[in-house]
Amino acid sequence: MREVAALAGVSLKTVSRVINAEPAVSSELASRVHAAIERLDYRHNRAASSLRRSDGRSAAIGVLLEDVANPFSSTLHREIENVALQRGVLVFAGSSDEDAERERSLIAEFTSRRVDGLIIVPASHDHSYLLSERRAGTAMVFVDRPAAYLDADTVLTDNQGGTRAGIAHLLDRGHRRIGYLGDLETIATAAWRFQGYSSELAAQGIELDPGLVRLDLRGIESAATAAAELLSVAAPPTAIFAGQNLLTIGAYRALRKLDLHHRVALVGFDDFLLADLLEPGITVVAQDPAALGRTAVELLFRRLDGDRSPSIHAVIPTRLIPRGSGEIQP
Amino acid sequence: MREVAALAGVSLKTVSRVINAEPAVSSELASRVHAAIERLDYRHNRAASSLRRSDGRSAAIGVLLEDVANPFSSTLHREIENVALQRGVLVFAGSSDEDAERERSLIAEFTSRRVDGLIIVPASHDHSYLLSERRAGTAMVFVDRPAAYLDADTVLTDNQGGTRAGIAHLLDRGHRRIGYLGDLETIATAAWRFQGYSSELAAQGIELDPGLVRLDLRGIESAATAAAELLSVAAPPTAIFAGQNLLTIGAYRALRKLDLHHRVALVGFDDFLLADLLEPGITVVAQDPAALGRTAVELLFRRLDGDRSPSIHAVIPTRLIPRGSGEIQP
DNA sequence: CACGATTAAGACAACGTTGTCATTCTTATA
DNA sequence: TATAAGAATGACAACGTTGTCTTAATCGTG
Repeated sequence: MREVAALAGVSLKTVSRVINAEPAVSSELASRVHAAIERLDYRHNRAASSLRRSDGRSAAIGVLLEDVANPFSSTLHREIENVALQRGVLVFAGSSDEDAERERSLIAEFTSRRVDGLIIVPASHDHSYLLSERRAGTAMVFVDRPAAYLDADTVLTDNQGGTRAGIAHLLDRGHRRIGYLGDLETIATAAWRFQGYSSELAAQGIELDPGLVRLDLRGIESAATAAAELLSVAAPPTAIFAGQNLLTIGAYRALRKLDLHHRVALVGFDDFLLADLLEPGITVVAQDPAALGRTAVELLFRRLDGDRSPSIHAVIPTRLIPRGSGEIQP
Repeated sequence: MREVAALAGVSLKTVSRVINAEPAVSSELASRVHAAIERLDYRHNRAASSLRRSDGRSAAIGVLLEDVANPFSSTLHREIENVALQRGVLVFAGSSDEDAERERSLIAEFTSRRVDGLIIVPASHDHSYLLSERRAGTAMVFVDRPAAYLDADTVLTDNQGGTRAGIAHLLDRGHRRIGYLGDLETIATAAWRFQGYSSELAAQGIELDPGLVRLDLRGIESAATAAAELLSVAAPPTAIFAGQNLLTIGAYRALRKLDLHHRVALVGFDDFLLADLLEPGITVVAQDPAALGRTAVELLFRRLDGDRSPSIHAVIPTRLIPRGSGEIQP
């Protein structure tokens, strides 16, 4: 910048003014400065800039996802990027892998780089460590799961309502023995979904049979094994509800292997690519990760723009998409 | 930091030394400093640190992908994150959407934040604008597609070889009329794949019928339409090779709709989730995005560690995975 | 016991910017 | 024509760190 100023024959401050498009610069000097910038191919140093600036903004936000490579997370990520980029804000992304320790260390890395805001899909169950960060002015929004021991903006899927709708869909078609495959119980969304299952059964006066429930499953393989077990008992379920993406795929694999995919109904929570091309198409309770991301990032920027109102808790509805597998009769 | 120094009763510099774990600090002072850091919950400001540091490292890299939400990109992204995080390096991610303008502006944002390195899946066809950046010491690696007008490290998939293997697989099974669906010709990988198709046909003495080729397709819908057209002519192909993920899915949709999915063979370039669960399973020439990402990030860090050897051009092999659709006989 | 070598700590400037305030030059008005 | 008001520019300090150099304290050796 010093060199630019020298070449243009102006002061440092004038160059700064030109770069930040401040009004009080004559057009003649401005063009001379621009020419010098061109000539020297000078690049503005935002780190130094935000260090000196009064608001201290870095024009970067941190996004903590479960895993940047999974479709749910990456859809969220993309929506966030879209809005952020429009405002010239860059996005740091990181994967927690459902590990509380990793969550903390990644967020520490984000904050040590002075991100303006954080969008967090939490893996830990205590976010009080973020209190001081919030006090320091960092905006933060929690997505998909609630913040614990911290009052903050949240954007959640209607997990319980969605699951109830899915279970009701099966009950309407006459199923009375509905198996349930659930993710790690420590994950809040998994717990809520299971609550949806329990409460919808209760609401319709059906007793929950613990023998039809398998929880704490992770990934396709364990779900396939669990589903196969459920189906091999004396009084097997006539329908299965899978509480997550990969569990649905695992259940479908098991059904195919046992050649039951046209006999036993299957409804999954969370849509996935190609669910419509399987045989039969898989009925799902679809989340809307794009809407989650959009809502979260808009909330974040509203805070960054100065909104100081009490915490907002947004809930994004689900949508049941019948494709065949959920319409099989008992 | 000033407050920490005051509370611990030491100088600024000593705090700095403790934070950077420099050796020449007595353990007593160090623990006093640590206590003060705890008490004030002080956060180190890396922006200021890297501003002052002689190497000027920001411990952040920029990753430019086609779209953070697509599986190929996000797998790459994840591999990069894994290696980077181990070294305390954070990752900025951005999506070019195949738009050269967007590529440039994202990279400008990255560099204005003084990233130490760039991993780029290029969308533009002239990277000479990066020359000055490279001269300034930013490491860079190009992935999946070559750099243009710039001599730089590159990691590519063996597009032509992979396609030739896929075509040979079909020819071996007796197909002589093989349709081809290709992505935008401006994308280098798409061009190489089409070359693979042409050259393998030529090598086996089969004349290329332009009526069996549809290029410049984008996305599932246009591929489905193109495939349906190919199949509706007087002498339709007995097999289809789809030069990309979504084109394969589009082709499969079309085959299903015409109830030809057990009659016409299909081989796709690039694997996708659930390809094995479709009916029939889809035979693919699988890329290895994880290996691409790993190789790229390792190359990048080698450069950051000071390797000044000439540019390296790595090629990652493909693997043909037979699942049924590619083994249908004419 | 004196001396040089080693170790631990601090003072100060500098990294590349921008906020604040002072200065100069115009322009409009009485 | 004198003067106030406003516009354009610059000088300088400061943002939160770390590199360099200096000083003070400790140690081992002949």
